[in-house]
Parts: sequence; C-alpha cells; structure tokens
Amino acid sequence: MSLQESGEMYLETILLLSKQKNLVRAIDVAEEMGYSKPSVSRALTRLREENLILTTRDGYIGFTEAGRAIAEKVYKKHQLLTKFIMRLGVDEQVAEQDACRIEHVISDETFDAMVRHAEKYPEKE
Amino acid sequence: MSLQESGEMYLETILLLSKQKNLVRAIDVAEEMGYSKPSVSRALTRLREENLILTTRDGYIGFTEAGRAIAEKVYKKHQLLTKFIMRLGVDEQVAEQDACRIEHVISDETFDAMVRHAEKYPEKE
DNA sequence: CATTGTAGTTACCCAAGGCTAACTTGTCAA
DNA sequence: TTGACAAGTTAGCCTTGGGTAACTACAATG
Repeated sequence: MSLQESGEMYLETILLLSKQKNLVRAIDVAEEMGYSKPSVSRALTRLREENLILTTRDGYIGFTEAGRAIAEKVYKKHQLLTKFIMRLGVDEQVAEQDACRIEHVISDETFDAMVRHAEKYPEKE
Repeated sequence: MSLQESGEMYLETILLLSKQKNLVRAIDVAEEMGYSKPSVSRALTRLREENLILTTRDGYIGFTEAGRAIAEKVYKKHQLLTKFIMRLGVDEQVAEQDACRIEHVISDETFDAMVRHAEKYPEKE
C-alpha cells in the first residue's frame, strides 16, 4: 500500500514542526494544518500502522527511519519546487502553494532532472 | 463547487477522443481511461449537472462552452508541461505521466509563467 | 479535593470516486 | 421473431479523508 498525498502532508508537517519545536504532538499538527483533532488522530493512527511514525505514551510524535526518509524527501521537493517556480517569475506565496501540491505527484525522475538543472544553472544572487 | 481533478481528466479525455473519433460515447471514455461503465456513467452525470457536457438521446457526448474551455485549458497544460519536463532531460513517457498529474494542480499564474518562459527561450530544433 | 482545561480517542456522518452485479434498451442477424 | 450482443443506468459496496459530538485521562489550580 503506497502512501497517499494526505499521508505525505502529515509527515512533512511533522518534520516542519520538529524543526521549530523539538517536541511535536498531535494537537500541534492539527493547528498547523487547520484540521480537527479526530482527523489528525486517525491520520496518525494510519501512519503508525504503516510504521512511519511512533508515538510515546505521553503523546509525542517521532519518525521511524522510513517515515523520516519520506518526510525529508517531500520537504526537499517542496523547497526545490518553490525556488524553481519562483525563478519563473512567480510570486513566493503562489509558488509555495503550487510546490505544495506538485511535491506529491512529481516523479523522482523529474525531480532529479530538476535538481541537475538547478546545479547546472545556479542561482545568480 | 469547483471541478475536481477527476472531472478534469474526464473532460480532457473526451476532448482527446473527439480529436480522434469525431463522435464520442461513454464506452469510449471508459475504454480510454480504463474505468468501468458505471463509473463513467456517474461521472458524466455529474459533468452534465455542472453544465460542462451535453449528451444526445443516442449517447453522444458534446461539450458546453464552459466544458470545452476547461478541457482545452487542461489539454494545453498537459502539452506544455510535457515539453517542459522533457527539456529537463526526462524521458517522454515519464514526462507525460508527470504532466498528467501536475496539470490538475498547477495554478494559472505558474502555468502562465511557464508559457512566457517557453516563448522567451524557444525550442532549438 | 473538586473543578477546569487540555489532549487524545471513539463513534458516527458525509462526499468523492473507484468497483461489481444486474437491469434496461436498442439493434442486428439467424 | 427471437436471441444475442452492446451501451447505458441503477443499486449498492468499499476506501479515503474531511467533519462533529461526546467521551476519557490527566494535570493544574482554587
């Protein structure tokens, strides 16, 4: 069973929050994503069942190795896509939004090709 | 109620088939997309309710103006995205697949920026 | 020690969008 | 004229992924 877009978004959000807060709970995820607690609770249960996250008895969320790998890959896609789109002359906010949707559907091949392109034509600062 | 990815795919497929066959029926759509007849039937009902397509008594599918506009926009996105991705060095088949997913989530702003980019740096043939 | 607030879960609802089974309808050929 | 196939629809199932209401559990405060 391959991970859905929704699952990727949860993992990415957890990673994002863990960069800011160190300890991440379900409620933080709910606030960040604007979802209800039960929705987040169920989503986390699914991620736990797929061995992508762990939760401690006192409610803190951690990644498994597989989960962290996915979260970091999606996060990288997000960052590169945002930069890539902005370099086309698109406003940062719109670029972010598009990146956030494209990151879940782009293939590794295309993403890698974008990475190579970015290396070949580095940003003039 | 804004159109979902699924609805866009149906419209795009109908447009594609109408370029090949002149007269398009539900069964053609089902075969092209690999979906069952009932799934297609219901999807077409929804598109009819949203005034995006028309169907004649004898089962032929036609666009309304609004439906045609959407179909053509998605189709254009598909074509440009495919070329764009191929120019990054990606294989045609993979580029097609990615284009087909990205076309439904990319904003008009980013798409327009890609169009401008393509005009500025035309293909060396 | 009781109350209040916070976090999480359980139970249930809903829409979207696939599916199969089974029905209707119409055409065509034996 | 009947039988068979082809196209479409109806009914009902499943999963995903949102939602609310209401419960539990725990901690902190008056």
